[in-house]
Amino acid sequence: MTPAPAATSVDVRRTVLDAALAIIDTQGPDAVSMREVARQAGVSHQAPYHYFSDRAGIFAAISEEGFLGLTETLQRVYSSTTHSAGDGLRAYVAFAMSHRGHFRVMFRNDICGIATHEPAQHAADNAFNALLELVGHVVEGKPCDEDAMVWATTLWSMAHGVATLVIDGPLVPRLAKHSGPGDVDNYLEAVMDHFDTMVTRQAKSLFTK
Amino acid sequence: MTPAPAATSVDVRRTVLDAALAIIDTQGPDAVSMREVARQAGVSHQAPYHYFSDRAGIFAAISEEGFLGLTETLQRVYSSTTHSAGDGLRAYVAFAMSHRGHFRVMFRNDICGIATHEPAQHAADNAFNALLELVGHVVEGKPCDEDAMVWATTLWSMAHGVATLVIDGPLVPRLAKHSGPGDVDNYLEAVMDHFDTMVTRQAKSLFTK
DNA sequence: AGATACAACCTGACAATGTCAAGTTGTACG
DNA sequence: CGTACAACTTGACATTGTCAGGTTGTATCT
Repeated sequence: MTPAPAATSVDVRRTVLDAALAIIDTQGPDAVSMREVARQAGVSHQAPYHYFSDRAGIFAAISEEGFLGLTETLQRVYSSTTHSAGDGLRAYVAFAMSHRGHFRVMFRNDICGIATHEPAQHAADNAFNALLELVGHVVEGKPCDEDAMVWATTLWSMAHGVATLVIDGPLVPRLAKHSGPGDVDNYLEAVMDHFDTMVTRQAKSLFTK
Repeated sequence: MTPAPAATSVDVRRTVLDAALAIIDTQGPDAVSMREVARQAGVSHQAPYHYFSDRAGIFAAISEEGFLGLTETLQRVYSSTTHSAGDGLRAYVAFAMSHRGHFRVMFRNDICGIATHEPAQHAADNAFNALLELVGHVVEGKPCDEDAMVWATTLWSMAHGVATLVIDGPLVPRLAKHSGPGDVDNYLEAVMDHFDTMVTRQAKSLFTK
């Protein structure tokens, strides 16, 4: 009988990850240092190497977590009774904003070396498949595979564009300048509505064509 | 008479910038090191500090260059005799792909500290104004300021989404898996066409509403 | 012509970082 | 009781960003 196999072991891994995420949240991925996360986790500067091959390994693990969460988010959208393309967009952006630490890393191939980390790669593939599935639910008329890919890329680009501009780009500061700071949410909602209308119209026209 | 005021001085600055851009192109911004760019420029490890306040200063200068180029690109679109929203999208993405070094830095507030570097900030403002101008040319019906902002954000998000997914994201590898590697360009063109159709339709409906 | 000033560098030093190498401790099992 | 291995630790090294302090060369003022 294994008496709780070293409860600390998993904790250290989790703590390291959380420390990294906290730093990414506030200062961006570049500010993450192996030694700082170890320090915040209360372990020696080499302990993280037991769980992650190197710095990129931490980012890869975060990336994997992120894609798992994103997949779940997308699945929740098309599993709900009512859903539209706009719901997908909103869910994507909401995910990015509430998991900005993960989101900042997920699409940064340069730092997380996702190509060399199979679990992360697999999680990313699943997320994309969830997106394709969502497209099938949202776009009426059952587009062929080629069209589905184009649709998926289109929706993905829209959502990703808004998300990245909001998270790291100059969009929010600019909006705050043009209007009151509290209006940003309303404004984003207007943009999403705009997207929603466009996509819905386009999807319908394709169906009745 | 000033006998060509130290022709090397401007060269060092330019060489440092180019070295940084080359590294960003191939390895991403994180791989840029003050000492490495100095080495590639053939100067001491402190020489770059004469032209840039610090590492972020180099990125800020690159960001400024990028926004200047982007502004010019957008202006060229609405200055041409025929132009559509799709032309704007294509130009944006083409700019990102042909200046990926600049593009990778321009929207990374975390590393280039654009807020503290007025020239870069100003260049970014100009780029956004060029975008607003382009929206006015593309969207018929002269939308009011609020609508113009929503339109600008929409178009910007679309273009930015495609660009970032192509430059750093998993889009190109994924496409290469699904189809032949040479088809990527055609595929991107299909996505852009899709965007173009959607935007045009939406703009028309708004006009005749 | 000589002193002054300043731009455009360079050399040296420091703390902090990523990572390799080599311990150390505890628990598990034969 | 010994062996094995997971979960760490301590030590060392090259590399990094950046501060401090030279060292040139040219320009300008007196």
